[in-house]
Amino acid sequence: MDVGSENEMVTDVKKGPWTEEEDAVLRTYVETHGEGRWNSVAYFAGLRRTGKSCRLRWLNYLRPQVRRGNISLEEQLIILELHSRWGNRWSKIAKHLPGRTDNEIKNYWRTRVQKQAKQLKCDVNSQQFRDTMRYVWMPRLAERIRAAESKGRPACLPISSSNDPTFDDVGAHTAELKSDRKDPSFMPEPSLGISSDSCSEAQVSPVSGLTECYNLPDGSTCGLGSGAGHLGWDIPGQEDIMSSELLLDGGDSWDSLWNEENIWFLRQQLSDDHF
DNA sequence: AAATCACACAACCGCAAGGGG
DNA sequence: GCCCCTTGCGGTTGTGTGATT
Repeated sequence: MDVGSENEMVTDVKKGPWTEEEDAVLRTYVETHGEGRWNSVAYFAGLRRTGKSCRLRWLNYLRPQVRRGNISLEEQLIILELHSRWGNRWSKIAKHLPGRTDNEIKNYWRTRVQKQAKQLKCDVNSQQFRDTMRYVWMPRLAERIRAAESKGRPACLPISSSNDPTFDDVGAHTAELKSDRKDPSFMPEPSLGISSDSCSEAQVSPVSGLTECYNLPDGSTCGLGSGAGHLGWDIPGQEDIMSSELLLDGGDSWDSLWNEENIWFLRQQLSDDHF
């Protein structure tokens, strides 16, 4: 039976948040008849929703495989890594994070990562910000994962999203980075060569030279070692990181590290042409 | 206690690709 | 080749909630 177009089927479309009743109806229908033909789902299930809306609700919320809750450290690292390669290819990135939806990853990027760029008053697509992410945040994240594992805690332990320490204490590290770059022996990786508007497939993995890697589902690797190590410089305060009980607690202390002073300091580094 | 603000997440919208008739 | 429909994607907006004033 041809159920016609979306507009024909749903004349009085309901929008906004889904109710529990609607969720139950959709869940029951999809579990019985399977996914696909979303306009038909909306029609036959008696939902005053568009097919699009039903599909989105199912994929992002009702699907049994959907993992909810905070993004783990490892997931954060994968997101940063894959975004550096592919840019805003959220669905592609989501395929490497089982149970996570493109919408969730997109939201994570916007609320966490872009927030940091905003605080630093630099463009999220700028080379400076990419370098900060690549040389500071990602190595720190990797260190925290290793620290968690060495403590016998699962690396996938989620942290409080509001207290995410990933972006903490960047100023001090950036200062070190800057000083090390003045070292004649400093040999950075070739520039990613990413223009502000290009997020193409051709992007190069920023951690391709890391000493320790783990395998991504596509067979490529993602660094878990110190990203700075292969460049001949160390992340200062590493011992503190390794020994800190704050590491994965998501405590308030982390928030205090990402304070105005650090932001101001990092801005100075970012505004420096040498960086 | 009320108002305001900031944040995280859910949902919508427009567009493009792909497939079938 | 064209049209229509469905699906998927990325950008954007809306909403709920907790924190702050």
